[in-house]
Amino acid sequence: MDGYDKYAHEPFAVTVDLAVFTLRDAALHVLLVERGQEPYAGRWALPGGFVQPDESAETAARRELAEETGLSDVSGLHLEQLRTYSEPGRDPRMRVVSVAFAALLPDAPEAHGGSDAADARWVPHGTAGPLAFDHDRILADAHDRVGAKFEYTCLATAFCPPEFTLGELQQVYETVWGTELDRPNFRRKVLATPGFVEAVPGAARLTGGRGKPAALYRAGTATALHPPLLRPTREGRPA
Amino acid sequence: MDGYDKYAHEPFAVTVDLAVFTLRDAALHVLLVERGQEPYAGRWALPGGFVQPDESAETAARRELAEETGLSDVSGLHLEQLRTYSEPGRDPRMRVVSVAFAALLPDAPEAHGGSDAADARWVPHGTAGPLAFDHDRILADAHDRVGAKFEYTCLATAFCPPEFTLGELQQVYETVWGTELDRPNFRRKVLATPGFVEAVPGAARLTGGRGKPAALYRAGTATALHPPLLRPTREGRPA
DNA sequence: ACAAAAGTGTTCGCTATACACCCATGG
DNA sequence: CCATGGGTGTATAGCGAACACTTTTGT
Repeated sequence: MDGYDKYAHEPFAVTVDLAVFTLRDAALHVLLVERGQEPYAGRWALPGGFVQPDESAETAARRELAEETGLSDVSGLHLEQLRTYSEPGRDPRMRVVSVAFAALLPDAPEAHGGSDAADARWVPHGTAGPLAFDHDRILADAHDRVGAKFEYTCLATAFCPPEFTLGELQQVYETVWGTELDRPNFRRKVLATPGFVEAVPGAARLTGGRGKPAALYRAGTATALHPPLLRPTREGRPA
Repeated sequence: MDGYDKYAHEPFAVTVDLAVFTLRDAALHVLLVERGQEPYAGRWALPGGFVQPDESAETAARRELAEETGLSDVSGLHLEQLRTYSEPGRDPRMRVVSVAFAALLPDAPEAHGGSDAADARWVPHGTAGPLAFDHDRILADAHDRVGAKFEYTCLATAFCPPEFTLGELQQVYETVWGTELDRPNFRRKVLATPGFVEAVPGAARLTGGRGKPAALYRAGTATALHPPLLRPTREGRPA
């Protein structure tokens, strides 16, 4: 923790990378950008970029997302630090340490390229070919983390619009986990957790065009889930 | 992700900070170093230091720990990335981005100062006065994370010597969580989780000087706990 | 004989699961 | 009147908390 000479060492670049998820047509999508320059020109990658001298990684993440993908309304964006990837050689040009984030967006406006990115697009999760740098791994880590966090936090409401039905919330869980849930039991669990959701009095909305109109709910104030909402037990679950 | 000029921006320094925990006399201790230089000269801080150009943050963490605290045997050390602290102004000298780690050590050899550190010492958790920089917060975050991870991972065995009794493992949980657990139930839960611990055939050891000798166990191969070992429910647990 | 610590057995209440059933709406 | 999705009720199995009890050692 000494060394006042700022230029004594080979400089590090500090960047942010974002794995931004959203739901479109009941399928999980990821936001990717097409690289305009070498290395990996023409390949798809996670949006991200350099942290400026006066910002934190979190601030940089929000700024880069807006710049590169044209998403103007990032107010509803849930940002969560994932981990930092620091292996030498991650970037062939120079030493780059990247702080990765997982992010959730409720309704996804169309994205378009900007600044460094030739193009930006929502891609169904799993269909993306090999990404630039170590972004495949970052994306996989982010997906794992989001799935795990769904069990013991209220994170799922970050995928929902301001007012939503319990059926919609259940679909969020089912899509992210890739499993089916029992509707009556899901209902009870959610409503039994104080602060998870709060009812919008009197409001109701048709969902599938048919059927009984569903009551509307807002995200509650709670952030943790006690007891947790465990996904159906598949025995040999990986670490 | 462009910008080939390595010196175009004000350089960032990348450091690691470690919150290393151990158990001494059934109390949780943290490893701290006394700063020899300004800023915060004479104040206690978490061990850590600059990442070198050719190492990852994980490698740097192990190296700095050995250098600063004289702990030679860091083979049994469990390292876990916590998060990265990147707020501008964390360090009054320059822009420092720090990758923080939580670490667990089974039996703690005495520590002594080295390289940058005037002194290094194991301090009972909670008794440390205000630390340098934002290290109070990092330490608190690390403690929260370790406590939470105890619930759904086998992490607790990282606090134990190679062979240990179930009573010792239980004490680890009780110390870290600050609660008491029911011995018969704890036993059953641990033994019911495949791969958590494996019995050492025939081995037994006296623990408290008196009483029946306890059977010995080794850490198993499992890393995750299903079902989790939840700490006693205190209702309004913070996020 | 007693204290202390390990280990076993058993009861009881809760909750998660599974599934049957009723309600409201559009075609 | 039927299909579709929302919402309520209920029986049952399994698990976890609580606690009584046995075993083995040192003093």
